[in-house]
Amino acid sequence: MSDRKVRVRFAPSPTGPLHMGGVRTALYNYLFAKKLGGDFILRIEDTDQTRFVPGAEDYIRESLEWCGMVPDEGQGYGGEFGPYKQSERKPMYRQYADQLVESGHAYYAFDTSEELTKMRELAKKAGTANWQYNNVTRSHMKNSLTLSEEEVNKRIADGEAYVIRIKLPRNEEVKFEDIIRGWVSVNTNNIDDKVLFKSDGMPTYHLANIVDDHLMNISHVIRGEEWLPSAPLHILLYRYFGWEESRPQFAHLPLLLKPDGNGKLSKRDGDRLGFPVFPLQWTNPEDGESSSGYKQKGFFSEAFVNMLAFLGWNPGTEQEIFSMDELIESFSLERVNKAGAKYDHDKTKWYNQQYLRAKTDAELSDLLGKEAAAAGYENLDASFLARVANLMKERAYFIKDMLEEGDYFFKRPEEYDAKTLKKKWNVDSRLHVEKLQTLFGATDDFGIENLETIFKTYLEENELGFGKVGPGFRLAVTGKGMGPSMFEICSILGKKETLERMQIALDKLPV
RNA sequence: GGCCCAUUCGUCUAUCGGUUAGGACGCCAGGUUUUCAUCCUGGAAAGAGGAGUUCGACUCUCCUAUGGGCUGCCA
Repeated sequence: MSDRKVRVRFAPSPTGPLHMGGVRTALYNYLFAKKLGGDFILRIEDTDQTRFVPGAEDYIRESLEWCGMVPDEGQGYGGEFGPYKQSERKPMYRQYADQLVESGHAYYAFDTSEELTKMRELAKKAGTANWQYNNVTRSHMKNSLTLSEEEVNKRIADGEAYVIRIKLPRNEEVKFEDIIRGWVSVNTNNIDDKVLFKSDGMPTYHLANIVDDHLMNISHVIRGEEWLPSAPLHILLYRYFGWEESRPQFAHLPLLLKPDGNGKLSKRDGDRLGFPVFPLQWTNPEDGESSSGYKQKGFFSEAFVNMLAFLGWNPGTEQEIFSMDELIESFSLERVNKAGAKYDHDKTKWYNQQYLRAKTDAELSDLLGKEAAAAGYENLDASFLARVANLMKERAYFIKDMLEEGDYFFKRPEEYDAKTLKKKWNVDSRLHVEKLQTLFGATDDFGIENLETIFKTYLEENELGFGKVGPGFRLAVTGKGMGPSMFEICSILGKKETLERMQIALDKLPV
């Protein structure tokens, strides 16, 4: 067991866009595999044909790739254990269900969904909270345990619909050791006879999962906590198939919770609180409704991944910024927390800010250029972009902040900040702008230091405070009441542009 | 209702029997800054409750409370 090759799988079902909780599950699988030199496999679990959503499968791959988690094998990536999509593996499952029937661990059941629903409703009315198809009730139902062999064969021959259910033993403790949670124990009396094989010829999750994990030689199953209650059932299946020797180890991850209140993070919470719950933007093919994604919101995938990694795991040191390689190096399932973690969007933004600052001016220049081009400002000079980025990066969380807060680098002011205009623009400030226009016009050195010297000399000679001249000057050139150093701004804009803007302001802003 | 899992500052978390219970986000205050942001300094802020075990429990055990998950021919 210990020297077995590590092979983990991420097995989402393509019922919609992968949400961030799913991405985190994938991430922990990926980190674990890479840390141990193992394989990370993508398997598509589409056994429920009624919930298929077009585009979801591609979305899953695109999301994983955006995050830098490229599967070693799996659906869309090839590999020796294919196919990696359960609907394409359909012919393989029946024999395993039959094997269980033959060994007495499963049976045919002819009760229809409608009958079962009715049964549950009746039980509810009678005051029983929950009716289950289990080792007690099955003796009153229509199945191969209650019907004669003849009857069963006849029904099957007549084409009557049936399912195959697992036959759970009575009053048996099923125990297993979860890597994250330790020993977990459940009595079989509390589990129902789950359907393994559906009447539509497809296996349920429970069967397909165990069969595929076995056939694909999966060494560790790392999945969400919502699977913990059915883990004992899975343990039993491995036992009944005689696969206990090669049974994968389980690790059940804590859930991602909504920021306020309690409960699992859902799409609605994102809409309500204003943050994405999906890595990439997604448009529902049914109604055309679209949901925002971290990528489109301007998050760096490294920041997104770093944040997700820390939601439920930490390295035990005080370092918080980790590249994917560093995460791989430090990761261990033993340090994954047991309790659910609430998502904190402020922290996510903080991570993005950290990654933004860590980028070089050249990288920033490139990124800003693309963002600017998308906004209609094309073919900008790289050194100009680099200077803007360098100046704006300390006050930005996203690349687009530079573009929005520093819009004056890309276009002349179209309007002037009303508050500053009202409070700071008067006969005096107008005069100062005129004077500065003359003084700046007289120099050809538009370096930051020279501009500052000229400005300060003007202040000194006229015994003026910065506050008397600065705001009006800023307003004239940028249209704003706040921002970074005016000398740097003017230096970047250049002499001609700066002077023209001052003139425009003087023309447009009478007192 | 039943079963399972969980419980340290508002949030993410460190602590693996002995600590002034540490860090980060956010928040507050002060400083730097012409302004805003950044940055720097400081501050408020936590072991759900109750029993044990122990010389000593946040840490181990049990009970209670609270929260979550599951309870489908969904995954």
